[in-house]
Amino acid sequence: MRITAEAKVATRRRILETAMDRFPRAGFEATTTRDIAAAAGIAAGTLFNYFPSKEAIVMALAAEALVEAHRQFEGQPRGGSLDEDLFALIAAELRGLRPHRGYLRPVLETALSPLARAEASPEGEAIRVEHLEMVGRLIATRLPGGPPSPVAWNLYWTLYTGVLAFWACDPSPHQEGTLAVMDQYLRAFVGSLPQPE
Amino acid sequence: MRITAEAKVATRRRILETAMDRFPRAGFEATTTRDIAAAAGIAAGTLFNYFPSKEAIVMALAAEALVEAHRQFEGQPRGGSLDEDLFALIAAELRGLRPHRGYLRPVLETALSPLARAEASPEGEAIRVEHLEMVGRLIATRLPGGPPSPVAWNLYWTLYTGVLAFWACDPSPHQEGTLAVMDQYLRAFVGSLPQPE
DNA sequence: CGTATAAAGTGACCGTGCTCACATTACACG
DNA sequence: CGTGTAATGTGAGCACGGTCACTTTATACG
Repeated sequence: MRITAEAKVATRRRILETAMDRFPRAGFEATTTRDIAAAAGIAAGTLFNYFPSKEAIVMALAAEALVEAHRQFEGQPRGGSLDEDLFALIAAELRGLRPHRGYLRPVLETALSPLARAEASPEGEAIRVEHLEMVGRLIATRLPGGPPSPVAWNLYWTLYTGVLAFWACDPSPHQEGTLAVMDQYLRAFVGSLPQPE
Repeated sequence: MRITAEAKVATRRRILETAMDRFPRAGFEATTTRDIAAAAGIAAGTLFNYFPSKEAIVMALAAEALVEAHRQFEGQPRGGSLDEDLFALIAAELRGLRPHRGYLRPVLETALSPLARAEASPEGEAIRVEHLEMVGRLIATRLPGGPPSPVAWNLYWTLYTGVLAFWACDPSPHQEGTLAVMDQYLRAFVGSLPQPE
C-alpha cells in the first residue's frame, strides 16, 4: 500500500493535468470523459474511480484554485471596511479562477447555484463551506452582534454566485464589468445586515 | 393549411398535457422524452418538431403558468409600497408555479439562472423579459428618477432567481420559508436603489 | 380527379456520461 | 517463495437526449 498509493495520487494528478489542458481549449461539453481518460492513459471506466462525475473534475480544479487564492488572500494586509475586504476576497478568487473561466459556467450552474443541493454535489458543498467560513471570519470581526441569520447567509450565497455568474459571462476585456457588479451586490448585502452603530 | 394547423396545435397540447402528467409524478430526469412522445401518440423524433429540447417543454409549461399568474395579478387592486407590490407579484407567480414545483429545479438551473445566456434558451429569455417588463412597470410608477441601471437589473434578476431557487427546495410545508427570504431579498434590492426623497 | 409540392411524422442511429461484471495487479502472511 | 485477498483497472454495454434521411400525409392547382 505504498507504491499503489503513490500511483493513485499520480494518476489523479495526471487526470487533472489533462483536464486542465483539454477543458480550456475545447470547452466543457466538447471535452469528453473518454478524451480525458485516454490522454491520461487510463480506461474510460477508471476515470470514475477517481471522480464520481465529469463535473467533479472541474470542481476539483476549481477547489484547488480557490485554496491557492485563499492562501494568497490571507497573506495580504487587510483592515478596510467589510465591503472592501469581501471585495478583495472575491477578487482574489476570481484571479485564481481566471484560467478556468471559459468552461466553468456549466458547472457553476448545476453545482454552485443557489439551487444546488448539498447531497447532489459534495465537491460543490466543500467549496461552498470553505468560502462561507472565510466570509464568516471576516464578518465576525466587524459585527459583534453575532453571526448573520440563515436567511442572510442565503442572501449572501445568492449574491456571491450571482457575481460568479456575471464574471463567467462578462464580455469586457478583463472582466472589469464584474467589479461594478461586485460593488453593488456587496453593498446591497452589507446594507441589509443589522448595522453596528 | 387548416386541418393540419389544428392538428399541430392539438398535438402540441397533447404533449404538454402528457408532460404535465408525467413530470410531477416521476420528476424531470426520470421522465424520458420517449415516454412523453409515446404517451402523446407520436414518434420519438416528432417531439422535437414541437420542442427543441426536453427543457423547452418544461419552459413552455412554466411560461403558461406565469402568464396566467400575471393575468391574476393585474386584476388585483394594488397600491402598496414597491416592496409590497413586488412581493405580491412574485407570490402570485409562485402560486401559479406550484403544480410544477417538484420538477422545475433542473430547468431553473440551466435556463433561468443568472448564468443562462439568452442565445442558449430563447424560451427562458421570453420568461425573463416578461417578468422584467412587469417589474419595470411597477418600478416606473415609484421611481421618477428613471429606470434602474443595468447593474441594478442584474441584481434584481439574481435575487429573483435566488428566490425561485429557495422556493424550489423549500422544505417547509407550504414554502412559508420562502416568504422570509423574499422579504429580505426585496428589501435588499429596493434599499440599493436610489431613494426618492 | 391527378399530380406536384410542401409539411409533418418516423425510427434507426449517434455520441454522451456513466455502470458493472470481470480481469489484473499489488500487497500481506505463512 | 506461494497463495489468498483486497484494491484497482478494464471496456463492453446501457439509457439517455437529440439528429436526420427518408416516408407518409395533406393541401394547392391544372
